[in-house]
Amino acid sequence: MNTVRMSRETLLPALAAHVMQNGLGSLSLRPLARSAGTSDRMLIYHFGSKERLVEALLDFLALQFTQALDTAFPAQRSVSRRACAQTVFDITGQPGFAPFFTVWWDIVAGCAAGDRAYLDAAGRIMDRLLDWVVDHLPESDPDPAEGARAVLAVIEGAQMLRAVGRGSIGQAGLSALED
Amino acid sequence: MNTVRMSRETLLPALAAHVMQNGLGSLSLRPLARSAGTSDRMLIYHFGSKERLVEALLDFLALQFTQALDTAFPAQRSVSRRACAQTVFDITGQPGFAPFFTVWWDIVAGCAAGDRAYLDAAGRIMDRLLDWVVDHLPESDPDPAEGARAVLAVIEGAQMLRAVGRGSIGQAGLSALED
DNA sequence: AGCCTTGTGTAGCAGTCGCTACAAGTCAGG
DNA sequence: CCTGACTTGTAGCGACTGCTACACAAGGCT
Repeated sequence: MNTVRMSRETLLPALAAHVMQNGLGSLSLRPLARSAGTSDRMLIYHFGSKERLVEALLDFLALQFTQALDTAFPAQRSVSRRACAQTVFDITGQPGFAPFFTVWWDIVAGCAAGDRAYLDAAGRIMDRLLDWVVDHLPESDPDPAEGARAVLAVIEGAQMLRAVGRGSIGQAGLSALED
Repeated sequence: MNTVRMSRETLLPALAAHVMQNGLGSLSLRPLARSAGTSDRMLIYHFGSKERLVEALLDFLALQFTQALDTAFPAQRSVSRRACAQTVFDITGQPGFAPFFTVWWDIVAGCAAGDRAYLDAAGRIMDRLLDWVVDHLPESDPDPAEGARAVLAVIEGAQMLRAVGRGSIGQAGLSALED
């Protein structure tokens, strides 16, 4: 039985996987550690405190999300703002994305509760997403920066509505965008 | 010292006030009871369990929100879909609404985590909000039902973006709607 | 009067929380 | 081989969690 040396870096993927399955809101060290093959004792050792562990986790998740975005989404530009939003809405509606949204809405809740680390991470994710939308708007778009903000707002609203079981409203809401 | 007889009904306003200040995610009985002038013992006595207490609380909050909506918002119809969304966005951005959103994003997070009671409450709130938007669209609107879904999606997206510190994106996103 | 339902205080249970003290193991460099 | 830094296991602390057992008081009922 040879024990594998662990560090923040080797630990983070397993920790992130656990959080994607169980959410951030009810995160506690002992189950988290168990699912990563270590102990709460070692998590504190490596990260210093739960707070700093969550910080590192948010960084990691933000990176992982942007990567998932680039790999899961078609590279070419959409034919319209509405088509762009529809593509994002459809793909993020696939079951594989559910774990990410579990975490995402926990992050938003943390933001609303005033947590600074959550605010930073969420803001970074939204900025990155905004950039992604800009790059996927049709080249003919008259104002890509403005268009991307419109698309992003509609997408996020639709996703929230889907999260609360009103996906049909969200889907219909995409029609707010020019086709 | 005459003790006031308490019931679910007399308790709920105080409980709701506490939750609006402290959120639902980290709710625990003892502080909740203290701020309502009673004991955890009595909360369990009146509601049976924490789970059923939260259910009652969600009902109460949903009702309270729809009432706040009707009183805080101008009664007349807007001049356009965009104007309607802008009105809701502006008014819900006032500080007095912050406590409600603290709770709201906790509810959404609970929905994403699969909680049935949260899903029911959130769905009811969204349906009610949708009705409200229908009633506040201009009479000239060609398709109020469709228009309301579009308006609602944009509003919610904008509110989420505001929650994560990107209100400017949300504000710009309102332009997705026809003026 | 006796009883029974309803409400309430006190105390505590078993479990979890983040975190820490202490001891011991591994391993590289001298 | 010795030493000192890094890593890890065991055990536990004090605080908190939802919830409950028990006693008791007040008030309406027969």
